[in-house]
Amino acid sequence: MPELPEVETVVRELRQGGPTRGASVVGRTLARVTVRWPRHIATPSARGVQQRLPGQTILGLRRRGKYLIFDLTHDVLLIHLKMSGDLTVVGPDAPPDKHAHTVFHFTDGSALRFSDTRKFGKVFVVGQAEEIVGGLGPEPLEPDFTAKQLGRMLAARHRQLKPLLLDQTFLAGLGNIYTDEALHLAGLHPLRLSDSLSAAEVRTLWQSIRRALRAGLRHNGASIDWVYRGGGYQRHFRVYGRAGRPCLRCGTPIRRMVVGQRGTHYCPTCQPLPGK
DNA sequence: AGCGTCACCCGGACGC
DNA sequence: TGCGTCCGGGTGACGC
Repeated sequence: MPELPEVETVVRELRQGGPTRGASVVGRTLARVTVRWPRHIATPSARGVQQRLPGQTILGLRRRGKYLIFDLTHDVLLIHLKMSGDLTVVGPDAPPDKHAHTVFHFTDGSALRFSDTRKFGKVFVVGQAEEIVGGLGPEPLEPDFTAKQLGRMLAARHRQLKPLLLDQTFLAGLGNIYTDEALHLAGLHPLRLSDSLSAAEVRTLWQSIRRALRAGLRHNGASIDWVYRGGGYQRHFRVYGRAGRPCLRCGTPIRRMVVGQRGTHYCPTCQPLPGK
């Protein structure tokens, strides 16, 4: 369930090298691409990817929303991990991984594996990254994303906070977990309407979104950990997945409701809904 | 415009 | 133990 902090962690480790993902991929040149699950490739096609990528070098790596963006010599490779995807750099003699549905082989014998147990992830090869990420909302952690801007965005809509914050065209990078966490930090009910917030509430929400994301970054995204990465699954969550357990701030049992087909966790005391 | 619903997947949790 | 069933998660498509 990688959200912004988890994707950012993958980007950092693939760029600089890291303990769980191997050495940097920047500078490596693609030799061939193995596609075992053609539907992994969103565009142009498995064959298209296999024809276009060989010979191109990874010049750089960045993130936009939940997308990883590999800048290549001629094209741009984008990967969306969805919930269960992960990327690792392996050597020539690495043991096989039955969930590595797409593998990018480099000329030096190493490879970048896209493992994805649930097969929801997507690979895109396009000329310009904007073709895929052009419609995304602002980056919540960018310095130019201000409380004032968020206030204008919220006021321009008439929607419940939870589904609106999950909407990647509204704001890029928040998923189900950090949205619940941010709303709890802000003391705002998930069903509050976006144009009903006071200026003070907008500012608190802005702060809370950034605080929740930065907390995730500090833990290298380990606050979430991938579902299928063994071990810990350590939780630093205040509400997510804690239904029935006491709110860490006031002790009231955390509630779970479904909003737009999404499990939504909140404290009925700290996050009151006016008029109820 | 906004909302609801479905489809896509499969490991894990749960019930028997 | 094994078997069946359901759930969840991000997103896009579709209908109202």
